[in-house]
Amino acid sequence: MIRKELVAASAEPLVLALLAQGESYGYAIIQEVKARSDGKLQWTDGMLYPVLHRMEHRGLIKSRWGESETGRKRKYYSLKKDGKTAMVKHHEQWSLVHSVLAGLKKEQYV
Amino acid sequence: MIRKELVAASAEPLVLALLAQGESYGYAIIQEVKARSDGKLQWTDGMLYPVLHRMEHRGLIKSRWGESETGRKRKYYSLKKDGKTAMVKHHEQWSLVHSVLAGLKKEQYV
DNA sequence: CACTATACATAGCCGTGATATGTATGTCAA
DNA sequence: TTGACATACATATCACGGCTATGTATAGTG
Repeated sequence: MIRKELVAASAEPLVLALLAQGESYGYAIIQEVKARSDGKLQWTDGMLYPVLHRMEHRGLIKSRWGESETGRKRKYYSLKKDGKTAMVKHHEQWSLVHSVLAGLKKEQYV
Repeated sequence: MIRKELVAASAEPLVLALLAQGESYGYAIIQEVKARSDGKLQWTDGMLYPVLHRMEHRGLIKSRWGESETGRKRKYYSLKKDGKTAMVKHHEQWSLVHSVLAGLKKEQYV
């Protein structure tokens, strides 16, 4: 299981990056993240839906109600302009921290 | 300023990686992190000391009181065996999330 | 007809950074 | 001498966010 803090730090960047590929909905996002992480990132719906609501409230993403092929209701989310900006900033910050960590790790073998 | 969640996710991994280079103390760790991140990661003492106390309580690191060249008291921290194990696990988790994010980012340009 | 997967939502608990505050000492310039 | 600043550690309060549990509803399957 991935640490809570790491989940918190990666949730918004991952959602933004996923939605940058095209609109999606809660349940599918959970499955997609699980698949892309080889089953290591197992998000719960109780965690993701508040994340989506917050991001929509902050204007990063927008939603529309739609229906699946079977007639089931789905809430589709898609990126807004501010979301794309946020995605870039998240990536910059993530890269920075990653480089510091990677640099330290590399020095361990010198 | 780096997002709070990212700070939380990277604090323990960074402290462990730094102490893997040799023992250090609170104030120096703050300076070192700031220097290695080009001033982007500006940890506060009110954040770091509780982190160190928690890690010591959990048996990841140990401390000893020492003195600087000028006679000022310092609390030096060093890695314990469990800390090295935790460092490896942190790195694995971090790498996993990073690869998922990097994979998504790469696809944006395909 | 029961079970599982799909699909969304929220309430309460707990951990953690941010901020503010407190204590203490060494250095350096006015 | 005095004031400012850096060094050095510590903790209390607050706000935020994931985790867990719970609730509602429907489609597909054995």
